Amino acid sequence: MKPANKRATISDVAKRAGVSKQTISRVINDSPLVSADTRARVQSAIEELGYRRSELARMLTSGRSHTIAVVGNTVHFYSSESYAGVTRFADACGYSLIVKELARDADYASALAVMHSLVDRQIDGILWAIPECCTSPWLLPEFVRQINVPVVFMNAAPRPGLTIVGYDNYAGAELAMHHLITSGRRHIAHIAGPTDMWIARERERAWRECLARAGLSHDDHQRFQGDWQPASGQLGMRHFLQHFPEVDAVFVAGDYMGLGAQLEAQLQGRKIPEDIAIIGFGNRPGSDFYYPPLTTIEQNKRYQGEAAFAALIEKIDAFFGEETKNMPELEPLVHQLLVRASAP
Amino acid sequence: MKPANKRATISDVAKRAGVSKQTISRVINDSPLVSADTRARVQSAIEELGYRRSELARMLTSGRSHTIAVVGNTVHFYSSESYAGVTRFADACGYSLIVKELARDADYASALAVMHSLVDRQIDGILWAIPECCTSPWLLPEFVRQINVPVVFMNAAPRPGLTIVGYDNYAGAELAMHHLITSGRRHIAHIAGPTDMWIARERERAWRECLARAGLSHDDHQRFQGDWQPASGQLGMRHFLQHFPEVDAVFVAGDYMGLGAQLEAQLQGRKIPEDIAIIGFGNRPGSDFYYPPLTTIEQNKRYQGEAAFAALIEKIDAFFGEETKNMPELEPLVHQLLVRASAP
DNA sequence: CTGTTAGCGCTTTCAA
DNA sequence: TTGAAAGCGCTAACAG
Repeated sequence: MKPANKRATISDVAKRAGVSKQTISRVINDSPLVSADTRARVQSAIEELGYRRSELARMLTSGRSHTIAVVGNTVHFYSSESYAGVTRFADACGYSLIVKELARDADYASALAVMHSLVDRQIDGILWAIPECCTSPWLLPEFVRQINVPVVFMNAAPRPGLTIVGYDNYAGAELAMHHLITSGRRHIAHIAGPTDMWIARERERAWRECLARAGLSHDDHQRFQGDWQPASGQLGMRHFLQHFPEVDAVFVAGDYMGLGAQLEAQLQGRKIPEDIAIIGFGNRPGSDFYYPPLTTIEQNKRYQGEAAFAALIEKIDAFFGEETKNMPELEPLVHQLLVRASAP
Repeated sequence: MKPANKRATISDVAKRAGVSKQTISRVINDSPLVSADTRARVQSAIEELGYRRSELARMLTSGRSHTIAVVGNTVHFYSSESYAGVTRFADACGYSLIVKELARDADYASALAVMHSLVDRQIDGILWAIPECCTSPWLLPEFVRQINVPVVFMNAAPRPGLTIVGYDNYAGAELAMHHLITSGRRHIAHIAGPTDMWIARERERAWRECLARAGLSHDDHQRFQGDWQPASGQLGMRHFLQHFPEVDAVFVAGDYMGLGAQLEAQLQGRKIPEDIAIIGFGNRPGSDFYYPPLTTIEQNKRYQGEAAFAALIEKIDAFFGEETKNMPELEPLVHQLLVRASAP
């Protein structure tokens, strides 16, 4: 059962204006091949009928939907800022977003189902925004081969043939480690993110390698396995205070875990940064108001979203042989250490 | 220019299986009016060709898109959890989501443009998820009259004729105030959210009325105008310590501002909760790891998203005369005070 | 400049 | 049980 008050169609307008459908089409597409007179008649017919073009029909005939799909995983809010960057750019150049959630540890079949459901709707491209996890079946060559629309992945290890946009986690973590080491810390622990995640492994690798290069210890008891949640940060700090009492600094793979680590340190009467310096990662909103304000690495998530979108549009334009207008300028990636009270 | 390798269509399958298009349609729609024999032949033709039904064409003919639009405003991440509730339910009953961002203070024309762009794509309904703001043109009767698809609004003052899903902010704030008053606090300040927002006004109203009922003061210098950001919470606390020195408790309209308020109190050497008790609102993720952990009101945003989605589907089902299956059970709304260290 | 004729890929009649 | 024809609302290709 369809709703009663149907929308006016191009035919209704044509009838009313006494011209052919095609002329209507020309008018609503700003074709120059219409006389001013006719155009005016059509325009008023359009207004009288409250006519609006069906984008759906247009997509069907044109083969373009000006819609991209964002496949994400918001459980831990990883992508909210990055997502804001995507929407900003998408709005600017007239693209709509259809979003799909997929578990980070989704299996091949689920990923395939999501991909297909998207392509079935004629989306122009896919922004696969789930950071690489060890399983990440969507990064497998046999999977990618089945995606016959432009696609850009976010935050994964480089792979030949794939377009991947992401942050250089190793370089960011180096900034953090360099700061701790040059400010004289000698017993630097690490609370790591889940090791199945590429971004977490990169940060940990930088921790380990920086310590090695500086001739400092990086034993197992200096490392704690976290899961991005503050509770795990708290456990990590508790672990270090007990098993690595000489600890004088902690590099935490994520600000949110840093929140928990700081809480535990305070509860145990340690002074930050006098007794223990703490550096987080990501400049999570609010980290500048933690107690004490958390020194961290600005990760520029918004830029990531914008850059990924821009890269996708470039592929789409190439794919369809058109050119998207109004793409905003990409602001430069700011890659920096934000020094705050927790590690001056 | 269209891409080269076109997808197989229903006609291709028909040709290959040696039957009519209609029969293919019957098979892919699980019609019982197909012989087992034919069905098998069609099935294998489908597989051989890797055929997938075009959802776009289906939407056009059926008049349904099984897609709803979510109009939101993620700038301050208000809705991320609530949004997770929407996606969960949408996935479960086979709905896709197309999201649009709109400034909280968008004018009538912009709101109309967004609404139209959505309806032009044949979305089945709209979830207008921007909390009411004084301008909120989309809540105006003349606006609503133009939306000829099912629509549900979130977090707005009740209005006859509109379906609105939201949290009872007044009741929640009462819980907070009751806790402070019964635990003996007598000089209770308030850091308010933006007064153009309905949810902020409700919380403030509860603060004022609870104080009045308890015979306590609620003068202007006991109130500070915040903007949800922690910086404003910090300013608020600074203001009270200077202009309302007898303050022994602060009810903060949002946890995020509470973070800033706590920081300032610590910096000025005040003990929380001994000197000043603090209660936030919303149980923002991480508030249980603030220093000290923040007593707050659980607002159940996830439930809000789920309930709003369920309400919308109900309207859509009525509108189209169908019935959606697989809707998950709505878990009950948990409406509670979470007592933590900042206000035991 | 304008109209006619075909589709886009599917569903919905109505016959057979 | 199957098929033919018409149409969803629009655009593209070709005539005039």
